[in-house]
Formats: sequence, structure tokens, C-alpha cells
Amino acid sequence: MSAPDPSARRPRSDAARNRERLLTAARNAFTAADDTVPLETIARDAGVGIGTLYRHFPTREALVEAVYAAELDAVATSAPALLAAHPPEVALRAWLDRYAAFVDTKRGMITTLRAGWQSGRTATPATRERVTAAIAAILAEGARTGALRADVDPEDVTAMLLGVFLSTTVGGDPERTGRLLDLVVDAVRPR
Amino acid sequence: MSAPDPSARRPRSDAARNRERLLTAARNAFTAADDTVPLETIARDAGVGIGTLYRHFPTREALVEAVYAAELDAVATSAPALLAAHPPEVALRAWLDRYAAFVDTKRGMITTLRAGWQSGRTATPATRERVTAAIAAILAEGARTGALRADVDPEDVTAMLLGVFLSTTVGGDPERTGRLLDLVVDAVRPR
DNA sequence: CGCCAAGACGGAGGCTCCTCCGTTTCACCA
DNA sequence: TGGTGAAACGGAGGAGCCTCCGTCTTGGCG
Repeated sequence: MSAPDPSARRPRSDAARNRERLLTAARNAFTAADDTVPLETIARDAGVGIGTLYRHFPTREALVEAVYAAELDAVATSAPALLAAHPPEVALRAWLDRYAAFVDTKRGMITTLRAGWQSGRTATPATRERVTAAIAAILAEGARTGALRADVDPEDVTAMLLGVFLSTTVGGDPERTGRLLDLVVDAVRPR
Repeated sequence: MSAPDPSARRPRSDAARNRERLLTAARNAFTAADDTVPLETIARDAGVGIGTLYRHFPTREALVEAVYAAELDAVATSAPALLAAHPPEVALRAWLDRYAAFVDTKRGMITTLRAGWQSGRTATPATRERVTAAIAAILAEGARTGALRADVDPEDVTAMLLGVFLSTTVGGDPERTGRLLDLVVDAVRPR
């Protein structure tokens, strides 16, 4: 899964340092203001050139994703615990709520991620794979117990979630988000 | 619905003419190439200044929407005919396919429309309202006959569709689109 | 027919994005 | 320890977006 490639060259120390600086500066910038801060500002705050920023993070989305990777990872890996504590269909809904809550606290992030997907320029990044893996785990358990359909592709669920969050986080209607997540669960329950 | 405001001033002739020119130029540009053509190019082709383009169509999405309004309207208004010919749940699926087919032929457009709908920045409501109205009609008939759930907000379905198209038109996987539309139908059928 | 105000025109300018490439630095090896 | 080339650095520059405002056109009225 995260097996380190032994043949990979260790990154140069200055590269690693600058990468950290950029992440820190970006985190501050995104926290303080919107995520619309000019990238050049972030680069300057980090004490590097704009070219360096772009080499480390080819797109704005890549930077945003890296900034929130740790947090999002925590959400994704919470699935097993939920599965252990609840039946699959309940765990699914709980996990969706948890995911929604995370997304809700990162509105700025969503604005940017949206832009990335629209242009389709960055094909499904690492983050999305983590999310899909979490969903896959829940679906598999649900299929085993018969609580969830066995014929649903986890990627398809991820795609639906994308739409749910993209449609709702802007208007900011929590009720609608809840209803849509209910619909998603309904769609993956056997009939 | 489309009641013309009688107090509205008739637009100046040059304004009307330029608006038409812009639409024509935009249609040509979008047909020939992607919808990423610079707006300045469209303005030049239309023989007007960039300022004029922006006055008529404040955002790129507004322009794209105007270009395809007629076609999309035809899709939206096809719902009653489908309802007359099929039971509601079949009509819904058929209409979704029709909608998907339209979207598929306008990939360039979708890239931009997504941006507009999602960002909610312009709230370009006209098109979306038409779509929602079509869905509402189908849902209402389905609720009457009991073939579809009565407790689903048409807006919610629109939101899900948005996600479906958003996630699939980029990758370009027709199979997935079909599966997702199936899921949407499943979600709105009574259990 | 000539005047005039409402409103349309258009393009320069400020801003950000992202690329490109000459220069500089690091890490490994002899 | 010194040499070397792979890799990183940085910022100038080209391109598109959108705004702003001075100029020009239109069409109604006297």
C-alpha cells in the first residue's frame, strides 16, 4: 500500500526543506484567509521562488491536497473502527457524516478541489483513492452480511459523494447534505 | 414562468445586434474547438470589444449557457412526452439517458457549466431550474402512482445528477455513467 | 430636423497563473 | 578532499481574466 520504493533516490535536503516550508506557509495562508490567496504570496512567505512552488506542487489543487492530506487520511482510516462498532449500513452512514463534517470545515479547500476536477487536469489523486478504499471496505463488509448491495462499485459511490459535496458545500445547506447522504445509502441498500 | 416583464425597456438596437453576434461567434468557437477558447477571441470574432462581451455575459458560464439554452430546453421539456408513454420509473430512466446523451455531446460545454453551477458564483439558475422542473414532473407522477418515492426533493436529484456528470464526463466512461444513473433511480424508488 | 441624456461601446491596465531555462547547490564517488 | 552531473532553485515573461471609465451611438422629444 504505502511500501516505500527502495530504488527511489532520497530527495535532496534542500528540496525536502523547501517542501516543508511551502506546506507550512500554505497551511497558514489557507487558515488565515480563503484558499484564493495568490500562490506567489505563499511562495514568498515560504522564502522560495514561484518556480520552486510549482515544481513541488504542479497545481494549486496538489498543494491544497497535500496540506490536508493528514487530516483526510484520518477520516478515511476511521472506517474499520466504525465497522467494528456498528452494522455496515449504520457504519456507512456514520462514516459519511464524518466525511461531510470534515469537508464542511474545509470550505476553502473544496473550492479549489472543485476547480481541479472541473478541468479534469489532475486525474484522481491519492486522496480520492483513500476515500474509495474506505468505502470499499464498508461495502465489502455489507455485502458479506447482506446489509448492503454486493454489485456496487466503490468508485461509483465516490463519484456520487463528489457530487453531493460539490453541490451542497457552496450553498451551505446542511439539511440538504443530510438528505443526499440518506439517498446515497438508500441507493446501496439491497431492495 | 416566462412571462415577459411589460415594464422592461426594449433594448437598444446595437445592443441586441451585438448580443446576437456574440452568440454566433461563441457557437462557432465552441463547436470548432474546446470551450477553453479565450473570450477575447470570441469578442474579436464577433467584432466587438471584450468589455461588450462581459457586459452581455458577465461570466464564461453565462455565455455558454446562453449558447446551449435552446437545446437544453428541448431536453428538459421532453419529460411530459416520456411520462405519457411510459410508467414514471421508466420515464425517469429514459429522461436521464436523454440528458446524459446531450451532456455527452457537449463535453466542452460541461466543463464550463460545471464551473458555474458548482461555484454558485453566478447562480445561473435558468437552466438548472428547467432541469429541476422536468425532474419534479416525473417525481410527482411517480408519487401519484406509487412507482417513485414521494419524499424526495427534486432539487436533491438535480444535485446528484450534477455529481454524476461531473465525475464521469471528464474520464469519459459511458459504462460508469449508466451505472450511476441506475443508482440514482434506485435511490428514488420506494423500498 | 437638431438636441440630449441614457446607455452601449471598447480597450487599456491590473492581477494571477504557469512555463521555461540559465544558474546554483547538493550528494555521491574516487 | 575535490570533482561532477543530476537535480533544485528562482524569477522574468507570455497569456488570459475581468474591471473600469472615457468616448460614442441611439432614439425619443421639442
